[in-house]
Amino acid sequence: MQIFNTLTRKKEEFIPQVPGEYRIYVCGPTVYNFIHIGNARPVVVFDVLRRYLEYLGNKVCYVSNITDIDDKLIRTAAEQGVSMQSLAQRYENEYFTDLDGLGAKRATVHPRATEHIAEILDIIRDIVDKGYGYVAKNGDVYFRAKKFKDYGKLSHLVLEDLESGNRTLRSELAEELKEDPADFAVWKAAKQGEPYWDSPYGHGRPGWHIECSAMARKHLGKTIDLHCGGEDLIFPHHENEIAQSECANGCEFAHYWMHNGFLNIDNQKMSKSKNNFFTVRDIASHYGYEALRYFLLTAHYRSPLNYTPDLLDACKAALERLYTCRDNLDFARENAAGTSDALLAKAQEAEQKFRTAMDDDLNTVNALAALFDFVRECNTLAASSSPAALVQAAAMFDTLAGVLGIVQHREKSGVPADVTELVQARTDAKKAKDWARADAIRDELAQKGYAVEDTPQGPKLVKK
RNA sequence: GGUGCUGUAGCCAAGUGGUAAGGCAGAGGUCUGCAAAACCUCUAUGCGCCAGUUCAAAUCUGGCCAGCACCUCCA
Repeated sequence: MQIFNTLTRKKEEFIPQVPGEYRIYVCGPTVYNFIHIGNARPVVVFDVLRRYLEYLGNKVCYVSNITDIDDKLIRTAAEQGVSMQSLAQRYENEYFTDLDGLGAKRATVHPRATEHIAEILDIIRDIVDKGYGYVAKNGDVYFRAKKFKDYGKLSHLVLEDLESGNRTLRSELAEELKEDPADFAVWKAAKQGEPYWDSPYGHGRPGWHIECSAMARKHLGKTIDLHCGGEDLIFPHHENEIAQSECANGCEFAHYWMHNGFLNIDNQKMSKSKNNFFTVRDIASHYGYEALRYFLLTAHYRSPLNYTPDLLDACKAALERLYTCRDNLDFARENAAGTSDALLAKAQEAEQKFRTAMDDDLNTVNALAALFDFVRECNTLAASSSPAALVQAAAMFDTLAGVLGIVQHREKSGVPADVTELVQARTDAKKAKDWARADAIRDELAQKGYAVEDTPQGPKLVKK
């Protein structure tokens, strides 16, 4: 498949170092609050990428970190009067609840920064030993950005331009601690009341960027295949990761970089100050997790995506069409006696179109179009199809929907005996043309949560 | 100031040179005791605006208009 590589700004064939094995690192959340729907975008998009690679028969080692030591965590914990550890643990749990709800597979490893202090100090030592890092007089350790000649290769920014064009860089960061304004912290000396660890530089804690460099190296090796995250992380976070890792390891950090576009509200970036902030939990309680997941797949992952409540309603309706189709396939297999195998060819066509779409830089929009084309064919041909064709069509449906991680919540529970009896009673009433009684039974079934639809093959129950 | 992105039907959104996918909403029809679901038909002579290149442009070039993002810890 081809993916758009931020490094080269071109679509490239996605080739792993070891054939059939992909090593992927995705920047995860800082666990100081519930995640918002913008955070959900990389979670879902890169989960789909992983599922697709696995569908193609590859092994994927997928690492997504948990940032559980950070300025925001320290500040929020202080405000709430709880320990940073308990705050982080709480919101890590909430994060996994949302992750599961969104249907994102658990990563191969979800490493926590605080459990990798030794690895972080190892990589800092490598950086300092090679002359790329230095200890400031207060015990901070900084990285010499300008010493790394490739600095800016990912964001395509030039340090000199940054400095001349950006006033804040000069005024606010002209601290005497740094040799140069462009330098960034890899280790921060402990301040009063903050969590800290022992280090060769005194008590302190890791900087933000260094944890990803350290955890990627530990769990995926010195050179990884793909590094992913939101587009806002390109600079400075990912640029700094590259600088740290490539200087410490002496080899390329990641061959490919993928970045998802923003999810906006009213065409504006979400932010707490603008009061246009939605958590995943909020949206899920109104529309369900699956509608949110579907929504995130309705635009190409690199495009901005604008959230409005109406769109989630439309997504629920679209999902409903998919569920109905899938039920139709089962119903036809159980009740119809067709002989046609025409659906088999349609299933092949659908898979072909689906793969063409996904191969082209994860075009989930066209992949969905392929699925909906297949839905129409299934609905049209179900009643005349052979049981074998219906089984295979259902399997193809499940495979394609499974790659996208949707239509995963079909009710498998059996129908209670009293409901079956009511359906039979209604059929009898209809035979006797007792429409009033038939409608009364239909109302009764509705109260029990079942809709009954009459088809040429007999009554069909739909659980609501 | 630097670096990028976006503008396609009522709404969302694919489509990077060959004559506008798909979903939602809407209209008509078929089926049905009535419904529901499904299916069929319809809904952009036009893709922000103006020029240009070409046999051919939503797609390439130039200009303009509008909106958005990043530029030191925000996915």
